[in-house]
Amino acid sequence: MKKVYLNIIPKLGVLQDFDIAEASNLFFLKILKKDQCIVRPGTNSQYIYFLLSGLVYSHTIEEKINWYEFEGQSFADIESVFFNKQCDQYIRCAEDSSVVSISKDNLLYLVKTNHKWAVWYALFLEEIIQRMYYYYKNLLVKDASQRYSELIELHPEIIQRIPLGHIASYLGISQVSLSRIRAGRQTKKS
Amino acid sequence: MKKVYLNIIPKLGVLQDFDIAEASNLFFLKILKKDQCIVRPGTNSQYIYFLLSGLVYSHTIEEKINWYEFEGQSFADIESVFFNKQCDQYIRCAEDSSVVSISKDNLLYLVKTNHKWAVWYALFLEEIIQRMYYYYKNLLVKDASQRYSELIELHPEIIQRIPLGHIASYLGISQVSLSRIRAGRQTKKS
DNA sequence: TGACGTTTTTAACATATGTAAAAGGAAATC
DNA sequence: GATTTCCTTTTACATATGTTAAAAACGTCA
Repeated sequence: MKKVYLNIIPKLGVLQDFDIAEASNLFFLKILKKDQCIVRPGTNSQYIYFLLSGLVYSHTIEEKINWYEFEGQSFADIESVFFNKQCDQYIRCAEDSSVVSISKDNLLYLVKTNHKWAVWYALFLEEIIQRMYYYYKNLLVKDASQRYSELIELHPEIIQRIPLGHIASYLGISQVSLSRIRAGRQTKKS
Repeated sequence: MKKVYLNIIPKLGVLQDFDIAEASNLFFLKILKKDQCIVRPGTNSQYIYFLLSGLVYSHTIEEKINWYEFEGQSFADIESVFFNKQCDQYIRCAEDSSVVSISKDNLLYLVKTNHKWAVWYALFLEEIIQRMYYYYKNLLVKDASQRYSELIELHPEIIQRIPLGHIASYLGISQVSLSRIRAGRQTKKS
C-alpha cells in the first residue's frame, strides 16, 4: 500500500484510511519535470489531479496564464471533466512536480457504488466551488494591484519562482503595468 | 402533493417523481413581489432556491450588480451556503417572482441518509460548477462588448425588462461606455 | 398639447493602461 | 573580464474608459 495516497486525498470528515487504501488501485502517481505538460489543448483530460509537490499552472495557446496551483491543492481541466469538451488550455509544471490522479470514470464508479464516496465527492465538489468562487470574486471586485498584493502576501516566495512577466499575464495586465504597480505609482481602485 | 416541486427540481437522471414527493415536506414555495429582497447583506442565508418564475439579481450595497438568474435556474448566496459566512450582497427580485427553497441542513440530511440524494447532490454541484465556470471564464477572456452581445443574444427581451444602467453595472462598465458600445463606436478586444 | 420626470445618448475632459522601444541589471557562458 | 542573454524597469506616446455635465429621447399624466 502506498502511503502517499493517504495524505494527499482529503478525507473531508467522511473517509478513513482504509477507504482510500481500498480504492488505491484507482489512483496513480506521476512524477513530472519542469515545463512538462499534463494537459494539452485539443485533448479531453478526464482526470482529477492532486498536487503532491511542485507548482503547476494553466495557460492558453496565446500564453495567457489562467491560474497557478500550489502543493497540496487539487486541479483538473474543468472543460474536460465537467463539460466533456476538448480543452483549450495547457496545464504545465512550473517546477518539477508530482501528482496523484484518478479518472472521472473511476471516481464516478466509487460514487455510484459507495455512499461514503458519494458524500465525499459532494463535499469535494463544494471545495471546488469555494475555490472557483474565490477566483471569480477576485476577478469581479478586485483590481490588478489588489490581486498582486494578495498574491505576494499569500505566496511571498512566488517572486523567486516565477518571472514577473508570467505574474503580469496571470493578473491580466501588461508587464509594464505590473512594474508601475510594484514601483508604487499606480492609482488604486479602492 | 404539490406538483410544482416535481417540475422545478432537476432529476439529473437520478431521482424519480416519488423521491421528490417523499421529500416534499422539506421544500417551500414563496411568492415574491418585484423589488422584494430574498437575501440581505449581513445575514446568513442557508437556503438553495429554484426560480419558478420571474427574474432575480444580486447586487452589492454600492448597487453593483453581480448576476441575474432567469426562470428555471437555481441560485443561492454562495458565501452563506458554502462558506458559512455572512453574505455581503442583496438577492432581489427584478420582477414578481416565485421560488422553491430548501435549507442546506435539510438537503444535507437527505444526502447523508439517502444514497440517491447524495448522488443527486453531487451532480447538482457539478451543474453549479459548470455555471460558475462559465461566469468565471466570461470575465476572464471576454471584454464588456462581447459580453453585452452575448447577453442580448441569449436574452433579447432583457432590454425591455431591465434599464441599461443596470446592465452596464452588471457588465462592470459605466453607462456611458455601454452607450458607446451600443452606438458601435467601441474598439473590440478580439 | 404641454410640462415633468426618467432614461439614454452625446460631448468634453482627465487619466489609467496598453504598445513599442530603450535602458538598466543580473546571471550565465565563453 | 567581456559578452551574451534574459528579465525588469523606464520612457514616450496612443487610446480606451471613467467622470461630469448637458442634451436628447421617451413615457406619463394633467
